[in-house]
Amino acid sequence: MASERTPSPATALIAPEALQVAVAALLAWYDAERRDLPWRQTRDPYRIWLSEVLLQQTQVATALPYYARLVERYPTVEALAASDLNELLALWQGLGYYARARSLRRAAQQIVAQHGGRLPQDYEALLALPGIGEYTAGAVLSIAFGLPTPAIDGNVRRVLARLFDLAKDLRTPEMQRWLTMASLAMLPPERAGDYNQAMMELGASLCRPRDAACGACPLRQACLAHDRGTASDRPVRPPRRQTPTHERVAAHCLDNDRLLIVRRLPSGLLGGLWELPNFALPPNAAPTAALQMALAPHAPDALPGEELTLVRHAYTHFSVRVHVLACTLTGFVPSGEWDACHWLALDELERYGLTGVALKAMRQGPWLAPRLL
DNA sequence: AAAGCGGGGGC
DNA sequence: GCCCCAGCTTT
Repeated sequence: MASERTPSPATALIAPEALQVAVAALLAWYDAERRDLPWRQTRDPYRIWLSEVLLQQTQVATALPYYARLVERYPTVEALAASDLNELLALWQGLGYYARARSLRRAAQQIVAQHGGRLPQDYEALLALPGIGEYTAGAVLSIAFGLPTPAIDGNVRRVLARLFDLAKDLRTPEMQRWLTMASLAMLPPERAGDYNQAMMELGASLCRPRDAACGACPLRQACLAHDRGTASDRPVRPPRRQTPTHERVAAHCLDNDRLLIVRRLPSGLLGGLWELPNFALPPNAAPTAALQMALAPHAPDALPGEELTLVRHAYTHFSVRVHVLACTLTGFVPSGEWDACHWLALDELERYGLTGVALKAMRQGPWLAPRLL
């Protein structure tokens, strides 16, 4: 039975026998070269799930320290389900895509409530959980449970685009289905988890976006792009737009060595994270006047002073330049894009998840900068 | 089907 | 500066 393969458009491009030989070479390569990663030293589906969420849009080296801290603090699904969101966001600080943390926590709560604290061993049930899409469901099922389910991430898309010399935009649903069919045709049922991880590891180490190391690739003999010399043109990318830069102004308010921070609404950009009160700076407006006017609804007595520092920060689709002004005020009423405020003491710093801009403003400003030396 | 969502790292 | 990364959700 293992020799039977699901009929696939992929086998029209590469013969099934050649594909099987290539997969065998891939697995042999993986057995010899696989990295020793912490989530490869466990069979705990919870930890494998946690690692997969951390690795969404995140490189392995970046995820490693976060994985260690999260496993330490939340060793079980139950512990994560009972976690405090502010504390979780603080542990997540700097990783980005903070909706992952909120979804992870909600999913843990659903797993406790609906699945007895165990991850469901079922594709549809996994997909129904917050933060789990096709990739993560396939990764958990194959790696943790050994089920023959594809797991197609950016690495796998690139490897397949080259192996089959695909010239179309892979992000369309049509091509996503094509890649799923191709993966099913290649996937060895007895080593599903290893196959998926091998494809990802190949994309991360040899079949890189640039400078692919085709000479060492276990798939070289079957690879159509290598044969045709098109590997560096695969996968094709749609053109990108240029990103705008926004000017903003922020209030650096101290009271008895405590710094005023405000919390963003729970959803949307940087949801649930803490930051300095900050506002758009209209073109040609004076930062001092603009800040005082914008602060008025929250703090009528606010009095902005000198500019302490300028923070530059780049997001994916835009950049900001934030003028950070010293400011005095007696109180702050959160509303609009904020739902809470707090006077932060130095020894509380690690308990609050802060935005990258807030962190830079603190490090560059007079409150924190002198104590970092 | 397309857009929103972060920050780090390589070059 | 641009590109990419073990993607998911919302509209």
